[in-house]
Amino acid sequence: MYTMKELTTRQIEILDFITNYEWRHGFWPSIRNIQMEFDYKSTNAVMGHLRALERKGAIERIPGQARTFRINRPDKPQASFESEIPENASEVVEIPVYGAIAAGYPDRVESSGAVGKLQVDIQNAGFTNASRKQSFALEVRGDSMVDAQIYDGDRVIIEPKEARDGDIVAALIDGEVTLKRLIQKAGEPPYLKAENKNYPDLHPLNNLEIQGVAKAVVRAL
Amino acid sequence: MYTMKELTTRQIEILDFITNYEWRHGFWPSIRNIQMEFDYKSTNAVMGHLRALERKGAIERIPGQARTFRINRPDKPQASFESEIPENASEVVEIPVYGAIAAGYPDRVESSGAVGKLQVDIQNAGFTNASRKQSFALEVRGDSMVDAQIYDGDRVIIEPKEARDGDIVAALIDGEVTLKRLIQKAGEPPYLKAENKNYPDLHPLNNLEIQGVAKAVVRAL
DNA sequence: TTGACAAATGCACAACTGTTCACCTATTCA
DNA sequence: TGAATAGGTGAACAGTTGTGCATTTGTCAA
Repeated sequence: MYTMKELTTRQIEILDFITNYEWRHGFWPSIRNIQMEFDYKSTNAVMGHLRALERKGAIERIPGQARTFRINRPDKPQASFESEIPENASEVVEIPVYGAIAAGYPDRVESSGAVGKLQVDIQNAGFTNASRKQSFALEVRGDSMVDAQIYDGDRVIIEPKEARDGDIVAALIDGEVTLKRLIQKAGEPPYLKAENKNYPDLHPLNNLEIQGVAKAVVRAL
Repeated sequence: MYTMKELTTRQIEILDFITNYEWRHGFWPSIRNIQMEFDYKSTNAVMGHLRALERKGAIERIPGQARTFRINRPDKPQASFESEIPENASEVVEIPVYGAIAAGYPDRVESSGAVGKLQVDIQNAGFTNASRKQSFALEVRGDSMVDAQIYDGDRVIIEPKEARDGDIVAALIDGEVTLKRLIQKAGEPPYLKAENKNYPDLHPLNNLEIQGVAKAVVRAL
């Protein structure tokens, strides 16, 4: 997996946590943040792993300075601290892929952890610069959105934002997650519509919580 | 621009510096980093501005903790420290997006330079580790691949590699580029097949050069 | 004039945070 | 058996970093 030097399972766990922490919080963890995650009794357990990761080239840090990580991905041209990022670099979004979402009948999101990661640049997926870090992807299950060209196994990128009439949304309807088109006419209660005539409209019994608007679809061939 | 409360010029400068610093370094500046940039004699000059920015809702921070910023962009609903985001991550590829490819009748690739960038991780697009770096994306024009769920305006990610029978390929047929399914039976000359019955098969007159195999489709909604 | 506020100085302090030293337990490998 | 390495404990230390208090200057509006 890692073409640099081999990392141990523990080291990969640490590396994943750091990456993940940055994604969730927007800044890097302190050594004690990592310590707490792994229930270490000593900060030195973390230090050892960080030193190993640095020695193997997986990460870089600025000695003595707080929360200053840099992750070196295996096959990416390395961004070391000497060569800073050039001007022309276009901004890219990184999106975690969570489990499946039902495009058939409502279902629970199947996996709690992210399955993978997806990166799409802003121009190409029409992102609002703002919400990039909160965006996420879900794997589609079922065929209720086929008329909108969204198929079983596709991954939809969800941007958490206010939904408008006609948007395709990831919604929590009566406690279950589903991907449908939102119909929200003035003066009427909103409901969810499948893009497949074999599926009925979903009218929420109790509450309808929109988790986000689908901005893009990615499908592996 | 800023729909929150009005920021003073100085506050905007500070905010810009913070954003820019994060973009260049990958982590947030410390108060003293900011102090140096603006040649302040006291860290408290920075503190004042940060407090103002926080009061006006432009930024968020975690009290007492180092380099923990969060920028609140105007159009973004909110990303407060309470609502965190779930788990995990993996490996990623970066792909340039070139111009359009005809999925209708053959056409030339319309643009020479890269239009944008696209990043997809390996698990999600099934890449071969080796050829990742040469991969590229093309914008689809036409409707000849609709039966393979590839539509006008979609972007296909092409991996340059040996194509096999049944692969969807970007091909140079008699000097023009097109996206089609490759049919390559033993003992017969290969040809290209559209995934739309209104389009005829394409039998190369002179030569058929496969540029790569389509591995994924990305479509903005 | 007075009050409110942006902007900045100067300094001290405490908390956060990275780092080091000494020491321990396994496991692997020659 | 001994050396090397991954993994971990425990305590202490020092540099980084955020923060509070006191004070000054200038602008703008009531």
